[in-house]
Parts: sequence; structure tokens; C-alpha cells
Amino acid sequence: MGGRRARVLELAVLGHLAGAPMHGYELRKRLNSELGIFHAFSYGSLYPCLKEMVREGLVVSAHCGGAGGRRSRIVYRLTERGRDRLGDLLAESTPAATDDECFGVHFTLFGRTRTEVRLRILDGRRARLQECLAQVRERLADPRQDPYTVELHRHRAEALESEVGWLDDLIRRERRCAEHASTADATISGNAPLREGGPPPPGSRR
Amino acid sequence: MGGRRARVLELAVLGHLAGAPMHGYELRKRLNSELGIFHAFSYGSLYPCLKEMVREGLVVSAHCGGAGGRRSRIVYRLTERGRDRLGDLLAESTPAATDDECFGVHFTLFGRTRTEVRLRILDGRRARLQECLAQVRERLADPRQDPYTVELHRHRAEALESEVGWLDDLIRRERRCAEHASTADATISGNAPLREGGPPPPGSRR
DNA sequence: GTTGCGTTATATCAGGGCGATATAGTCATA
DNA sequence: TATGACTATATCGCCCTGATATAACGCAAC
Repeated sequence: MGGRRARVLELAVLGHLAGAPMHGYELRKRLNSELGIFHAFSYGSLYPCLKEMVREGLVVSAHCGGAGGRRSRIVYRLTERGRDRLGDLLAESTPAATDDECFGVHFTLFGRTRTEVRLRILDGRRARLQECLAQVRERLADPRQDPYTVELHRHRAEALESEVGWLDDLIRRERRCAEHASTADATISGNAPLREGGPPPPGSRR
Repeated sequence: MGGRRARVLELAVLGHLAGAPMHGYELRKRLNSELGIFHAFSYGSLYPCLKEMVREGLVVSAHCGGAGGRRSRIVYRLTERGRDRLGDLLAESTPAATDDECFGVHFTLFGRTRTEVRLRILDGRRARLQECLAQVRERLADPRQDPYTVELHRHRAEALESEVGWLDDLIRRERRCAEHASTADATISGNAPLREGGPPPPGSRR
């Protein structure tokens, strides 16, 4: 449980349970749906993680004998301590949020964070990608590589550039929102740069 | 060693040693440089893999006492059996080549394959991505998701579309090359759709 | 009505990869 | 001659994945 990855799973679980109590199977489904595409957390890590979290007092479990014919489940609910931990993890969250998976988890929880935290994570991710990009470009410059490898790197560079651009847009929006909130009184809906329900703003890339 | 991932590492090692004999450290550097960006095979899997391959008779090791001041290394060289195995792995290579990592390894070895094999792998990869894309779009259509999650999926969809486009270009080139080779006598440089040294063709995406 | 199958739901385990660490020789530089 | 940086091999613990077991339920077929 002490691993780096486990922390991310813990964060994801806390984040989901903050919305509503849930049982393991449901939790896993949502996790897959949000993050996974192809590659999500497996039961082999989820169930042990939940048990550990019970042991730590972050969540409490309740056997829920199946009302209405369903089989019995174990429903997990966040404790006060768990809610505190979630707050802490969301507030720190600098060094962890660099790699793909961690970033994804943090990003899906942006709705629960403040602008300052979001900007920190977005900046960190951007720096990381730029680092990757520098490496790829360096390799592209190397003349003695076979053409397929070069083509692979060329495409990777494009993908990285595209994601950097995406991050730039997001960062710009977050900053604009931050300024807005500090200079003038925040309007009712003026606090979140991304709003519920509506289509993505037209200014976004492509 | 029997795992799926190990097979990929084996393939990568075979592919590199087919070019020239090498020691573990150098092998790892090249592996990182070609695939990794951030996230390559670790020594913890490479060295055991090499030992296993010696046991299987795919490679032979030779202690190379450091001439010219360098410390002694263990240089690995491909055997006939190893070369056969490489040929087999390159020829099969349908179901393995779908996920990111496997695809990367196979792609960097395209220079050693025939057009038919390349097309099979590219098509497989494309199908896989399209499957992902369908899932992402399905989730995008779901109205009760928070805006940040939607934004994440939107970007993922873009990235997937972009990669599909890239694959389409590659597939088109490979097909053109295949037709060319079958209808007319292949010219000296007409056999490979991607040529040594030159800049990427202008028609490529973006 | 019972057979079989797909889904929901929890649990566990073997196998293996990753990151860390140990060891040690070489080289620069200060 | 110490210090750090790089080359080079090796091993180990942690934990994650994928597979499998178990079981209860719904539903369709026949």
C-alpha cells in the first residue's frame, strides 16, 4: 500500500467516495470509465486498497444486504478523516501529478480544487511534457537512426506539442479566471473556468 | 519470463542484437532512446531476460575484458536460433502489437519486416485505437459528467483521432509501395516506403 | 423447471516488472 | 586523493496485473 501508485488509487477512491458512498464493483466501473479507456485499476489492487483504507479509518464499510433481490454488497463511505486526507492530497499534489496516470486522476478531481492548485498541476505537467519533447527532438536530430524510428519520434513530437498546446489553453483559462476572481467580485458562475453542461468554448484547439 | 511483457522485451533485445553484438548497459540505453522517452525497460527485467535468453540458446555471452582501460563487460551475440526466433516473432506479431508499448517495439523493427507484416500491424493498431475512440465518444455523450472530465475526454479523442490519421498515412504509403512492387519491377529505392536519411514527406499530417 | 449464460460482486494468488539499492571500476577536476 | 559522475552488472522487495474462484441473481431457451 505504501507505493506511489497506491497513493494515486487512494486519491481516486477518496475523490469518488466524496461524491457518494459506493461499493467496490461500482467504484471500479466509474474509475475505468473516467480514467481508463484501456488500462484501469484492477480488482487486485482496488479491494486490498479499500480494506487498507478501512484500517486507516479513511472510510467505513457497511454490509448492505441486498434489498430488492440484489446480492449483498459492501458499501464504503468517507469518514471525516478521509475527507481531511482528500483535502490534503488535493492541496499538495505537486510532484505526483506529472505522469500520465497521476495527471489523469488529478485532472478529473479538478472540480474539487482551487484555481491555484490547478495551475500548479497544469504547469508541472507542461514542464514534464516539454522535457520529453526536448528529448525526442534531440533524438530526431541524430542522423544515424532508421527511418521508421524517426517517423515514430516525429509523431511523438507532434502528439507532445499538441498536448502542450492543450495545456496552454487550459492554463490561460485558469489564469483569466484567477484574475477575474481577484479584481472583481466573483459572479455566481464566475468561479469555475469550465462550466457544467455547456459545450467546450470555441477557442479550444482545432 | 513467460509473461506477455517479457515477450516484448525479448523481441526488442533480439532486434537490437541482430544489428550488432552488445552488452546490457548499451542495450538498455538504446532501448530507452528508441522507445522510452519516459518509461523504458529497467535493468531489473533486462538482465534476467538476457540470462534467460542465454539459457534458451537465443544468444551467447562473452566476457570481454576491458581493452583500453574500460571495465569488463558481458557482450551478447545472437545465435542462429536467436535469429530464427526473431524472424518468427516478427512474422507472427498480430495480437501482441496493439497496445502502446508493444506497438512501439514492433514499429521500430519495421525495417526488418515485409510490407505485408507492417500492414497487418498498422491495421491492428488502427482498429484498437478506433475501439478506444468509440468508448471515449460514448462517454463524451454522457451528460452527467463534470466539465473537467469531459475536457479530458475531449482531448483524448483528439489525440486518438490524430494518431488514427497518422496510421492512415502510413498505411496508404505501405499499400502504394506494395502495389508498386507487384505491378512493376521494384526500382532500387522503391522497396521501402520510408527512406533512409531524407526529411519526412510533406503530405504527412499537420 | 432447469439448464445455461451474462452480469453483479467480492476475494485471492501466482507471476513478474519497476524502482531502489549494492557493488565496483573508470574518469575528470579540484 | 577525495569527490562526484558515468559505466556496468546484479539482486531484492514491493505491489500491480491478469487470471481464477466463488456465488448469487436475472433472463432466455426448450
